[in-house]
Amino acid sequence: MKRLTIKDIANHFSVSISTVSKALNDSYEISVSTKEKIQKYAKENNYKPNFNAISLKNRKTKTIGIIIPNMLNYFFAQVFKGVEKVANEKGYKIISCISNESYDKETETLEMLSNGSIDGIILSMAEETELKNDFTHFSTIINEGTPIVMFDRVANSIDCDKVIANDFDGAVNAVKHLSRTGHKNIAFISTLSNLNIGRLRHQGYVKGLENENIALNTDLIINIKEDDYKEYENILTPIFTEKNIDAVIATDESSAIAAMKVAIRKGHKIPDDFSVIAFSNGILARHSSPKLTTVSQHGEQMGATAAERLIDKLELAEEEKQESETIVIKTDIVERKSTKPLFLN
Amino acid sequence: MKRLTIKDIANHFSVSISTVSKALNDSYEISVSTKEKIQKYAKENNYKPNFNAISLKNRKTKTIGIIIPNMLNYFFAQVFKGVEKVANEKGYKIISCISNESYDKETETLEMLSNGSIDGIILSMAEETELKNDFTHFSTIINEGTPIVMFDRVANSIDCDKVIANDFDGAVNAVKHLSRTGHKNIAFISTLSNLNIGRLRHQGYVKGLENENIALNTDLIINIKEDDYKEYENILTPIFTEKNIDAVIATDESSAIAAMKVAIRKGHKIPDDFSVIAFSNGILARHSSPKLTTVSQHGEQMGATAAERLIDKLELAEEEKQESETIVIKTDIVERKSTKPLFLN
DNA sequence: ATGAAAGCGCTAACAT
DNA sequence: ATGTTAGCGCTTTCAT
Repeated sequence: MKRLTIKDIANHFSVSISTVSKALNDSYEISVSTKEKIQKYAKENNYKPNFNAISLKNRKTKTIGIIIPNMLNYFFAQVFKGVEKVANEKGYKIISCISNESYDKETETLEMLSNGSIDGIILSMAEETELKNDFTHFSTIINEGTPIVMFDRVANSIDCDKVIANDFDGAVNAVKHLSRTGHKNIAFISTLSNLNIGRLRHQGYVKGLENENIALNTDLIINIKEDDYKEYENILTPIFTEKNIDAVIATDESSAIAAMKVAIRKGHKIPDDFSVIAFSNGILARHSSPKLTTVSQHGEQMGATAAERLIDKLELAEEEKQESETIVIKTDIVERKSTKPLFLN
Repeated sequence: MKRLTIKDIANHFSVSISTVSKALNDSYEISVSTKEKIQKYAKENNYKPNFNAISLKNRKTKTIGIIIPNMLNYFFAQVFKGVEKVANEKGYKIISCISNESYDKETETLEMLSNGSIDGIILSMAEETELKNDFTHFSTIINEGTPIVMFDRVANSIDCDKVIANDFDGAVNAVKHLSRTGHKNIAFISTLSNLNIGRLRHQGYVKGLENENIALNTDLIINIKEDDYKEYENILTPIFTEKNIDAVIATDESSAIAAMKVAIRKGHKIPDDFSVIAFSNGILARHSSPKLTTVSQHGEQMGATAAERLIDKLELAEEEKQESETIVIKTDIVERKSTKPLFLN
């Protein structure tokens, strides 16, 4: 059952292909009777306009590329879901690629996509790219006329739309919460110290302590490599013994859960004499015991926002191009069982 | 910076477009000197053959569609990763779509993809589709000449390649493990009773009991709706009180974790007098306390296998079409801390 | 109301 | 060694 083309239909009715094309597009030029019979025939025989032909003609593919560092990360999966939702609503397809945190893979992917496969790109850059601090592959694409919207891990020096979370404020608020519920010896556990978002959370932590008039004790800042996750407990155990710590802010769920386990093993009662807040997207947090209080990131909303922004830009007439914009999605503290309730006045 | 076409290059050197085309494809027909200058120029100016033009010409897009019921499910994310990996290696792009377990969305997606956007499709069907037992949308696509590879949730009545896990054996082995470590009152908690894979696990459970000469007690079969996950503990608590249960096999992680919490609350020691095994993909299992012993499903391998199979089929010459095949990926029991170690003789 | 023709970017069979 | 032409499936301008 070969797929039907406009030509086949034209042959079938012994009319020209342009008549068929117009009939299918409901042109006023075509008589009602021919329109009807052609449309009927097309429908019955499951005619679908060829995607590549139309894309070639229109110089538009109605598809957007998304590059994600790691699909097993729940946050990114949420973002993806948000992107998919609005893309779908607006009639766009998504070509999705995983960079695996690799600069080379990211570059190759960008290469591969920038041949007319897609109209625009949504991405969060690979860790390696952020470390390398080399963003020329991004500007190349943008200069070729393909808009990029970056989210979460964004390159400040690149002029494009961006969607980020207010990581800084999230950390400030976390400190405030812990302080106002009676904790003063608040440790900061970071698995993201080499990423900008990690730095922002760190700065928020420092600022938060300042706001609460708590002296900064750098001994309580614990940086761990992210891929060590099986080792988190071993790394934290001696530290929790040596230092006087009664609360933790962690940049991710895994290390927060490790911190809780170690604290419990040391005889602490959570949340009464030891509290934990983690930056998180929620899947582990909702299943840990006790359930984790989190600085929640609204990944789906970030994805939806990025997609809306990109599609707006794509569908805007050339003339009315707007400035690039950075949209900040706010974070919320979701109170669960690893912190004492906070009653703000 | 408009994108360069073959025509632009031809103009620049005042040669014909076919000369350029041949030069870029390194044809023997073209003199070395012209080939060199044209290739150099193309490279310097970042020429890339237009994707849609080539796809139109070749009637091949080198892209595959993947339809996944739910991207927030770790198992599906793993499958996706596996697909992405081999697709990427073989030079294929991926258009990914989420069905959200909806029959309508799945049908629309299939519609949208079957217009020449993709060469083949990998999918796991929506729960609604499985319940509805209506697979005509799949056969339509296949009849149009677009191959489908189904994974995990497959339609038996459809003639296409399939990749599944040996859910039945997984359950048999889980029962065996629990029985051989001293448990006789083994409950079966299912959140998937309306899916075929849920039925297979159930049957495996029954068979496993039979193998171990344990009488089947239907009181110990507990079916829960999947979307109730916040309620799992409440649902299980009275059951665990009324019935004499010393072990659990769960069809998913969340309910297994709930079961552990309830058991612990009832004063059971895990794994000594209460053991738990869950069908799972690993993310929660590795973070729960105690860590969950699982029947592990190798999602990435399933995805990779599905992609290999599809691409093989796509690249095979028409003549040598093979029969459809169902590939079974074996499951493994990964022992963690929710079961006693099993020393098989 | 219908059709012819050009063109989107590229390849390939067929001249020259 | 290089060029001409037709065609992939479709839209659109310009005849008729």
